[in-house]
Amino acid sequence: MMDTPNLNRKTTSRRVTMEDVGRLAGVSQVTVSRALSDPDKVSPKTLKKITDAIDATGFVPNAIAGALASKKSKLISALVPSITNIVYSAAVASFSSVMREHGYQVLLSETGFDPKDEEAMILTHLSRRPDAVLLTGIHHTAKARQMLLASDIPVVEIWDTTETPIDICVGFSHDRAAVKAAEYAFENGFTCAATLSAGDERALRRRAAFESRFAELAGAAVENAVHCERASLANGRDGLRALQAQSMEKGTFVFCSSDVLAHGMLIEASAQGLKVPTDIAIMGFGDQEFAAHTEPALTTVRVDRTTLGRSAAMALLSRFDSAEPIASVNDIGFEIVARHSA
Amino acid sequence: MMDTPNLNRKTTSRRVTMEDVGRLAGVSQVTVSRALSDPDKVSPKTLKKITDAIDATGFVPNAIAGALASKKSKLISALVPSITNIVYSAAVASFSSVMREHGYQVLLSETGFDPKDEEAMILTHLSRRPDAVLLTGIHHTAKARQMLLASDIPVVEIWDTTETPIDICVGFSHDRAAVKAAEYAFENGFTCAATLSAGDERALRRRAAFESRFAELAGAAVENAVHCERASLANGRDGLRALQAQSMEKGTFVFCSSDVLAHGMLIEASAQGLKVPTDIAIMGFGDQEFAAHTEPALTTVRVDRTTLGRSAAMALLSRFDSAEPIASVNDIGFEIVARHSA
DNA sequence: CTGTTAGCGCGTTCAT
DNA sequence: ATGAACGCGCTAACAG
Repeated sequence: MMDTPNLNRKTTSRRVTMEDVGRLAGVSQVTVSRALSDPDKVSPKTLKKITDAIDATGFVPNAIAGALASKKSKLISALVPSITNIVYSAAVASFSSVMREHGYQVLLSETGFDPKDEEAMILTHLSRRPDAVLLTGIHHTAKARQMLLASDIPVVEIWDTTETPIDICVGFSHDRAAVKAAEYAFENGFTCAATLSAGDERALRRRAAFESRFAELAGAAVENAVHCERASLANGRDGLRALQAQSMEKGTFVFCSSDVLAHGMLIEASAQGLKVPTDIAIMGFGDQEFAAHTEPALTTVRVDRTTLGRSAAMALLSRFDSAEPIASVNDIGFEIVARHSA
Repeated sequence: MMDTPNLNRKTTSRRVTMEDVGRLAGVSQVTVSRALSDPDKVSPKTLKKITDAIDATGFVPNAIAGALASKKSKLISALVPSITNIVYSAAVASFSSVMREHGYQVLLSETGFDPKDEEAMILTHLSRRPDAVLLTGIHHTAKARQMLLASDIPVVEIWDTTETPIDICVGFSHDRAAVKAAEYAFENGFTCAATLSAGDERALRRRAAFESRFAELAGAAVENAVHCERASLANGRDGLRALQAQSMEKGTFVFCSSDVLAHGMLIEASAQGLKVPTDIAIMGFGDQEFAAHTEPALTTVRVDRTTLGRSAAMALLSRFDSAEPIASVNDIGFEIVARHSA
């Protein structure tokens, strides 16, 4: 029934400007600008006239013009591999929340897991003249680093640590986390281990660190390893079957690169009538909400995504109001959560 | 070891402009602008000189200045209740992906579930002069609607349908979905039903529609209903206990407002040794990935989030290049997925 | 094919 | 406490 809900479209009326507001209030454009940015610098009487004029006209400040004039966009660009992955979205959510409280908006984009795509997006983002950039991980193309450096704005790299960040990094050591996992396995009597990993760089790095540390402790290489494109329950189930096809020993400890993969494997194990953790032990990574509720409850590595996002925001904010050096590498740590699956 | 990775900070060097590029290439600033926006209008020779100059200087276009001059920001603002909820982030991801292919970037913000907060954010977003706005749901404050209308840009409301959208809407009927769920329950022989619902407006609307239709069919009101703040496994588990505290009959059909709540209830039922669906039948909403993998597999209502996002993007795009009326209400439908939990 | 001239709507400086 | 003038870096006409 299309009752033309958009009547007032098509009118050629220019958007209202500070000039218009000022005219109505009987003051100049600058005074309107002041009234908005620094009300104390305007007399109470004119302030009132101005706010009235704003209400009357429905004035909405033009942040684009403001940004061009002030060279401050109040925009932070954030690049994450995937926004549907709770692991990244939770960190971005807390980051955004803190930044917003300080008057910044976050322009978020998905990069996928390819540094080349990330590079292209960095260029697009930089053209919006963000006041800072947040990146995921510490691996970027040379050109990306160069553009970022040349842009001369703060950059935070999250989810990892390095001694040589572009500017600031906040995250944790994936190596150490995986090493701890290997030690956990060995200390709990496992003599045989396997890995199931997603294809992204950090997951692969954890896998490698786990395998190398476990081999060191057990005195034998980790023979069984499978990796898949992305973390999903289906890939977790398939992962177990793929491992079994490699003739994995009974009682093997499987280190998965994420809770979702581990959960999928748990489901497949249950479907096969396998006992966890005796027939097979399964460890996840991330400690997502469901991890405590699987059957059996999932042993995993906890990473505090909220803290991660908040720390990144705070690092940026402190950099904004002091050119002084702040901590450029921030380690938020991790924690092994021993439950019943491994 | 801090090898000062940020050497070229602090230099007072102005960012390079089209003017600079032009000077180096021996042409005027406009020609540089043309070379970038419409290479065909520039001779091959000067084009080459310009691209060389761009490489040499590391020029990054200033989209802010471009937007101010052209009155096109190539920015779409998107407001969703929560970005960590896969239900919203998946829709936004596909929306963003399509928009990006067409040269638009998406400025995403979380509104929570309060229309008042949404209103404030709409104002902030409009100040960036987006070329369009995407909103979640069809309930907004009067002032929000008015600002949107006055802004004179396309608006898409997603996740619901209405005969009177602000501009365009794409979603499905929550009423009809819940009615179908009630009919499914009744047709499968259930004579007693209950609901567990999160607190958001659409969830409550589904709950109401389910209860009213089921009561109509069964000839008796739905006695047991619980609702909670947000969807989480813990709230799903608590929800079952709360329902039991209301002395719910054995063999009751519970309609949950989301798969996550349903999953939590499934877990609690299992922990209590209840048989599903005989002791208690549980139905979810959303058909998230895990729904097919719970024990027993979750009966639910499927909503195609990817299609939702893509349709919203396409509706906008078609509106951009034709002021002509397009379909302003788009229904993407839903589907009852009968599995084993109900 | 290329350049000139005008803004876009603000913030910034400097007066008053 | 307020205003005038200028410029941010670019696109949009219009010339030539």
